[in-house]
Amino acid sequence: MAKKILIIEDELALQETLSYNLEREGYQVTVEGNGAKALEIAQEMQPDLILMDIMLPGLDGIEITRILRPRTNVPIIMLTARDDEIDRVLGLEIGADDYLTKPFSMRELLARVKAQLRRVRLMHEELNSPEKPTDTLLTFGNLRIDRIRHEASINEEVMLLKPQEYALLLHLLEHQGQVLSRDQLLEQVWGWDFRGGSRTVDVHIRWLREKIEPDPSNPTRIITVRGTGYRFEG
Amino acid sequence: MAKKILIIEDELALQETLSYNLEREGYQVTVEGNGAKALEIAQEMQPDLILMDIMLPGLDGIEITRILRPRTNVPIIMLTARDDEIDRVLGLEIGADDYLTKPFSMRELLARVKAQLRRVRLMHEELNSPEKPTDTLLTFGNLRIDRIRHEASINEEVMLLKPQEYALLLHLLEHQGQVLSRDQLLEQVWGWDFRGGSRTVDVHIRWLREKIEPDPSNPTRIITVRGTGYRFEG
DNA sequence: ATTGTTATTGAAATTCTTCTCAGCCTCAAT
DNA sequence: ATTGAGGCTGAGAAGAATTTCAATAACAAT
Repeated sequence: MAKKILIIEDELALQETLSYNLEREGYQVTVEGNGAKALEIAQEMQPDLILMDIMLPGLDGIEITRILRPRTNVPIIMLTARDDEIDRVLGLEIGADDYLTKPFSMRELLARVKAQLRRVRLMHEELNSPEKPTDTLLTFGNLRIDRIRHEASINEEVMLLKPQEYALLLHLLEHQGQVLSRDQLLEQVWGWDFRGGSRTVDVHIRWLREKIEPDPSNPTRIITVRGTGYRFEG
Repeated sequence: MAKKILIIEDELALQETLSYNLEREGYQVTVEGNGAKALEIAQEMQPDLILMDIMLPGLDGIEITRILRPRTNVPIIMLTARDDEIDRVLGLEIGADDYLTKPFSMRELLARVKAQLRRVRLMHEELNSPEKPTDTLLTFGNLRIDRIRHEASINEEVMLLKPQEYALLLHLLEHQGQVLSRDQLLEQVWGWDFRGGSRTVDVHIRWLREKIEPDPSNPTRIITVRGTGYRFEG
């Protein structure tokens, strides 16, 4: 499920850059420029992470954090315009989890966001399930896919898959037994913003069949479900 | 068991920030603002790490370190208000293990704390288990890297690696078989605060290939995984 | 300050991937 | 057997990602 991020930032240009880049990474983004309103929204939407400018109209970032922190421990990343603002932030004990001084690179921002979300996830896992067998290896018959190596093999023989083929095969394997429509596949493998036609799926299916089916024209693993889509048989 | 950390800091606001964040990470924290008292406490509680401001009432951080160091080798991280204080610290050659200049981010501080604790743990392990060849020596085929000597060799022939090349190769070896994205590499090898673009990775990969691949243009060890990143094959 | 080394960047060249199209094929309903 | 909808196929154009190169910047040592 997509993580929700609340951006509290009044500068329009930055709003756009941030939301554009975060959405591109698959986050569900909400933006608010006014401090007081943002506080309301934060309480209501229960974001997984907050990205907040310190300087804000209405209610500044420090105030917001102070109010929010006792009620939730959502990670908060502060954006500051100048180094000396950090002094102020650090000096006052507010519970922000990380800081970025403008200008910062998107890469850096995304890395920090990811790090915070990971931190929370790890804490959760520690609390809830001490052990979690990493399903890095998916095996179906003589077919195997290794997510860490990013590699698929058939009879221990590695297949040379193109990136999109790999993505598609992985998705099929993960949803083994389910019929998936072309539209579903386009959305889930290609991405919501893919603008192409659905014949594209056919073509990629065919390429996969050529690689994993003994007789690609009479498929036994990637089954066509007429009028509906495709299904992978384990 | 939770690691014990002693914070020696007189500024109230910073006391709170530090203890809040360290406790949240699971450390057991003690705070003291007065230098003389802190010295007593330090001897008594046997902390696993000391975080200390240089400027202190009673007895300053430098004095405390001087007194403490001969009796224990607990890691000491110094907090300094200005860069030029660091000069002074370094000039005096007192036995602190790391330094942070205010303002610093909590993230950075936590990272340094963890690093120091890890360092101590590793030293212990080294002392207690005399042989642990795999840790210091990584070998993959005719390629070998010696962490202690900070040196890589191919067919027993020492390679001349630039610092960043060494760091990258080491990281690849340590994660042999895993696909690592450019962003991961930037974050893990260059550091989370690197602001450059990811072309940098490509170029360093190429340099490495020139040094460890028989035919750098047809790599067999540092494999490109298109659309994803690179993978080192052992 | 000067010099030499190493790191980063941008851009062009290259290589590899994906998409599209148009015709053909198959299926299943008449 | 016919027909129309949906599915398959092959090839090439368009598009991306990676490699390579060269220039410049940052850094360290003298």
